[in-house]
Amino acid sequence: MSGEDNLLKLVEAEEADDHDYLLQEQVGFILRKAHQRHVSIFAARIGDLTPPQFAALAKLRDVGETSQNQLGTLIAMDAATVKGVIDRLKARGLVELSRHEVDKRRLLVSLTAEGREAIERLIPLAREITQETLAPLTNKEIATFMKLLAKLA
Amino acid sequence: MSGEDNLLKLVEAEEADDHDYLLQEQVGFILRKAHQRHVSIFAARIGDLTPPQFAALAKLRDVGETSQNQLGTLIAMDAATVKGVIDRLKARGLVELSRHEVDKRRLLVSLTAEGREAIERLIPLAREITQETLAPLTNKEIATFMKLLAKLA
DNA sequence: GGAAATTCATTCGTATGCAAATGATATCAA
DNA sequence: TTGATATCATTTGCATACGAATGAATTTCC
Repeated sequence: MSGEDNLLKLVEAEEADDHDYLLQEQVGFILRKAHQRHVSIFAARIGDLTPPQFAALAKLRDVGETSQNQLGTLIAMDAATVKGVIDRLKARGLVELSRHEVDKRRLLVSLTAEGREAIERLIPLAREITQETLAPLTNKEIATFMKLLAKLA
Repeated sequence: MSGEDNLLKLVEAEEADDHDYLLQEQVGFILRKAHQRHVSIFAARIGDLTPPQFAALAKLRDVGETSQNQLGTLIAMDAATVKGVIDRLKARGLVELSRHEVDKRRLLVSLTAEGREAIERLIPLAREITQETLAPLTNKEIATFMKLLAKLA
């Protein structure tokens, strides 16, 4: 086979590759759609709170009072994003803020009584949201999927 | 077993359940993180285009000229979102818009020469993005994961 | 044919999500 | 101790993402 043949094959192969690129088969595109579906299920069951807002309340319930930044780390939100989420929860009376006595940079966030009531009331709904999101899979598939998804995240 | 025992068990079970709710094990939370990681990988490799913008170009390459709404359906974006994406691609000269001759409601979107060049140039990078996103998994795990993820999306 | 329903696109409002710049405070190190 | 660094929070700017309302054009159906 001549060098020209090799070049030709290489070019053809690359063209075939590019022609084969299908958006709807790419993991990023499907991840985005799966996430969209979950958010939609969440909104249908918990209309008055977004998933990030719920995450903030649920994590505060776990860990108690923390700094805004630390909370952001725990729920995978950068500082700018977590600020907006906490601002809105505060405006609704679900969390309260105070300054750290020693380290005056830190803004401590904690649940109000109303916030605690809300998260306790919502957790059973959140369980149903998880179930509905996973409903297209069998129990065995769920176990496999969660294991692999955790590896990716 | 008495009715009171049943009630007691039920109550205890529910309390245990609520205590057991762990945000970091919920599929929605992990989906969000996996999606974040993918977007981050994408941004590192393709800095001057977002995943939704790339999706619009890639789909236009597949289907040729389409209406803005139809394109939105194909790439899973509602009308309001797709408008913003197309506006920005148009501002950069990657797509061009025209009115449908018969149905004057429709706004036809198509790639410019520059847009076609861009998407052809980026597809190899997109392949690498997919690979890097899936890198934590073995080939066999990838096959399993993609099958299950598709079921969820 | 014409009223009702549908479709396509736009706009507005709200909520993430992140990069980059800034200011205040704390910590580290020479 | 003080100068360099690092951390915490805020702000700005840009880009999805979606519900709801609106207007224009088309289709349906009586």
